[in-house]
Amino acid sequence: MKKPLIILTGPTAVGKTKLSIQLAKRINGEIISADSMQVYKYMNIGTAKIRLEEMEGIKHYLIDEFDPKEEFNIVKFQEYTYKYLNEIYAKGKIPIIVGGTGFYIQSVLYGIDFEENQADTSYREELEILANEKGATYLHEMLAKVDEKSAQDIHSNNIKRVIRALEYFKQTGNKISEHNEVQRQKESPYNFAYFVLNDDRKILYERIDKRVDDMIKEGLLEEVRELLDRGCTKTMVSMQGIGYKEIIDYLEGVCTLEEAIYILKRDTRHFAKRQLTWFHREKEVIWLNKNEYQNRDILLLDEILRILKRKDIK
RNA sequence: GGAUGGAUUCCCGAGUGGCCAAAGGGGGCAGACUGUAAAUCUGUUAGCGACGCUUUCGAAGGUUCGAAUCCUUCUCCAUCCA
Repeated sequence: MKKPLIILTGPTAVGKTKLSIQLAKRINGEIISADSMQVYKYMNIGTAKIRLEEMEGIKHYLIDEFDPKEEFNIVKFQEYTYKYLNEIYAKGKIPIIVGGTGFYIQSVLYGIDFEENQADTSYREELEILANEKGATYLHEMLAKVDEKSAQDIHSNNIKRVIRALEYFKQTGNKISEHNEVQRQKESPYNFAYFVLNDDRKILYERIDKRVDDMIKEGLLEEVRELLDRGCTKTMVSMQGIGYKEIIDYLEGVCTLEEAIYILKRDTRHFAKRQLTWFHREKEVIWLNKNEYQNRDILLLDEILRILKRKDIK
């Protein structure tokens, strides 16, 4: 018997958080955040993190669980999420994964195997240096020698992915292209409902612009300063989050505040588009367009509950 | 009133007789993604009945086989002189 799992996602600023609380209350659920930045402590304003009082007593996992100086990644996400899912099932509750990091969601939903070979990242660093010295094409050619399929699929400019493919080969002796092919065939072990909340592009972009303005008013600059004071540096994964890297640039005098805000808004819009592209190609997704529900959460919620019932999730 | 510089495709900006529907960047749109994913990377961007045709480089005329590029007048903008 497959276990029930609800996913509520969508592009940034679309209104996931608010809806998720209402849903959790209705079905006696608990929420696991699938957000690569809200996992970090002290990063509140820039990640638009839910506040304690907004949770209305609903238990949340993977929010404020890591220090910004630590590196969080998909493997950790998967590991923690499996643990929390079991806890939630043990209580007889229904888990709701809420957040905009599509890759994270996929990794749990389909149980993607990352073949934990973590230990040393020395080869990766070696390759990074090589890329710097000899250029992207050189690395890409290296890849072509061991895994032609991957070399074809991965653009030579995409150094990060070329490196990962090389690293994978080095660590496992197998081709990542073959591994990916196998992962792609996987069926989800869950009885799931994958909701993607969306809105008209124009409205979404307006919301994003406004939210950035609000972040600035709420003290984003101060938040970033404090993170820097804590010893965070811009090479850390956490500080590469949108809203952090731009403000750091301003604080370091790379650009004016006005420019930083412009870039921040633009990057957030680009990000939202990338999220949408991801969800478009994800299988078995249920799109919920806000404008089809007169922008009313009650109507959206009714629809969600109807679908859950049909899928025998609730 | 005079002098000079400028007006380029959604924006910025290159182009100074043919190879220009016009470099480059930005934005927009679309896409990829399987250990950094709020990351990283790619494509596309005048219109159309589309291996060709039509309209574009402030406006109107002109020179030329041929103009965004040269000439004339006009409009607007900037700086300087009055």
